[in-house]
Amino acid sequence: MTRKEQKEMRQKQIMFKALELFVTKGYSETKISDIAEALDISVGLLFHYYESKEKLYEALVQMGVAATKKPESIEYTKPLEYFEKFIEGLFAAAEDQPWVFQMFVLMSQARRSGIPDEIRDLALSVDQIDFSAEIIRKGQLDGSIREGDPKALSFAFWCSIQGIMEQHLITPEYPLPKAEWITDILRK
Amino acid sequence: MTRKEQKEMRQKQIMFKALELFVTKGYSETKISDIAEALDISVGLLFHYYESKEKLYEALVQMGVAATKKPESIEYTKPLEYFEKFIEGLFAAAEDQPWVFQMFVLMSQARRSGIPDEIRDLALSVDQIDFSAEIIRKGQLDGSIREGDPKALSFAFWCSIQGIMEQHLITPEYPLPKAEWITDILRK
DNA sequence: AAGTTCAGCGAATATAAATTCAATGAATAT
DNA sequence: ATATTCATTGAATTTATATTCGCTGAACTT
Repeated sequence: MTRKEQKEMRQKQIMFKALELFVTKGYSETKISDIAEALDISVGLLFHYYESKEKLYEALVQMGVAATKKPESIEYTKPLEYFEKFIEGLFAAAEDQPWVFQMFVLMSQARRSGIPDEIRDLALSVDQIDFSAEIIRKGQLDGSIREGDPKALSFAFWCSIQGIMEQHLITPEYPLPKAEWITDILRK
Repeated sequence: MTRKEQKEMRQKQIMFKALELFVTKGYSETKISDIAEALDISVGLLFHYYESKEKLYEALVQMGVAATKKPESIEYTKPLEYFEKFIEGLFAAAEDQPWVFQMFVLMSQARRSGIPDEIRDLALSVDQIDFSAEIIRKGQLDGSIREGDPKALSFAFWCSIQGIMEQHLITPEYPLPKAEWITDILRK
C-alpha cells in the first residue's frame, strides 16, 4: 500500500469512527482517546491527522455539507412523494451504510447551540426546513398536503425525523416506523 | 427570610437554571461556572448545595421522575384523545412553565448513552413507550389507530415529540406544530 | 449576649482530557 | 546507497474544568 493510500485510509478510518462515537455518545462525551482506542491506534497519531478535536468535528461537518449538496436530488412528481422517498432512502441506508444515517444526525446536532459559530453556520448552510417548506406549499396547492404554515409543517416533519433517527442510533433494537406514518404528519 | 426558606430558594434557583442550561447547551457543554455566573453566585456556593455536577444532574432526574409519577393522569375516553391531550398540555406549558418542557427533554436525554447507569436507570423507570403501546393497542381494536406494531408506533410518536421539543428549546422562534399533526402519525 | 451554625466567597488544588514533542523505523526519493 | 519524508508511538506538557478549603459575617440557638 502506498503512503498516499495509507493516509487516505487512516483519515477515513478516523472520521467514520469519530462520526459513530460523536452521534452515539455525544461530542463532549467522546474522548480523543476513545476514538484512538476503538481504532487501536495511539492518541498521537490522531493528532497527526487532525490538528484538534474541533477540527476533526469540522471536517465531518464539511463532509456532511458536501454529501448533502451532491445533486442526487430526489425524483418526484407529487410533493408527498418527495418526503416519502427521502425517508425510505434514509431508513434503507440504516443497515448497510450506517454512516448515512449517522451523518444526518451529526448535521442536525451541529446546527444546535454549544457548537462554535463557524461550524454551526456551515451546517446551517444546508438546512432542509426552508427548502421543504416550498415543496409543502406546492402540496397545499394541489390539495395533497394539509393546511397550515408551511414552515411549521416542515419544522414538525424534520424534527420528527431527527428525533427518530437519534433514538434509533442509540436503541437500534426498536423497529423503525413506516415512512407513511411520518409523512402523514403532512398528508391532508 | 428564614434560613430554611433561603436554602430552599437557592436549591430551586440552582436546579432550574441547571435544567435550562443542560437542555439547551448540553450537560458536558455546561460548565459549573456557567450556572454560577448565570445566577450571579460563586462556584463554591454551588458545591455547598450539590456535592458534584453529577449529583446535581441526578437530583434533576429524580425531580423528573417524581413529577412524572404524580397521579395527574390524563382523562380520556378515546385512545387518540390521550395523546392529543398530552401534546396540548405540553405545548401549552411551553410559554408560562418552560421547566415542564425542559424537564421532558432532560428525561429523554437521560435515557441515552453517555449517562451513568444509575441515573439512566432512574430515567428509564418512567419510560412512556411501553405504557403508550398499550393505549395504542386499544385504539387499534376500536379502529381509531392504524395497523402496525404498537411498540413501533409508540416509538415513532414519542421520538417525534422528543425531536420537536428539543429543537423548540433551541429555536423557539419556529412555531410549534398543531397537536393534530403529530397524532396523525397514529390515526387510521 | 455568647456560642454555634451556615450561606456565601474566592483562591488553591486536583483531575481529566487535549495537545505537543522527541524518537523510531519503514517507505520513498535522488 | 544514501538522504529525506512521514506514519507511528508513548511520555511529557498544557489547558480546562471540577472540586476543596479556610475564612467571614449574618442568622439562629440557648
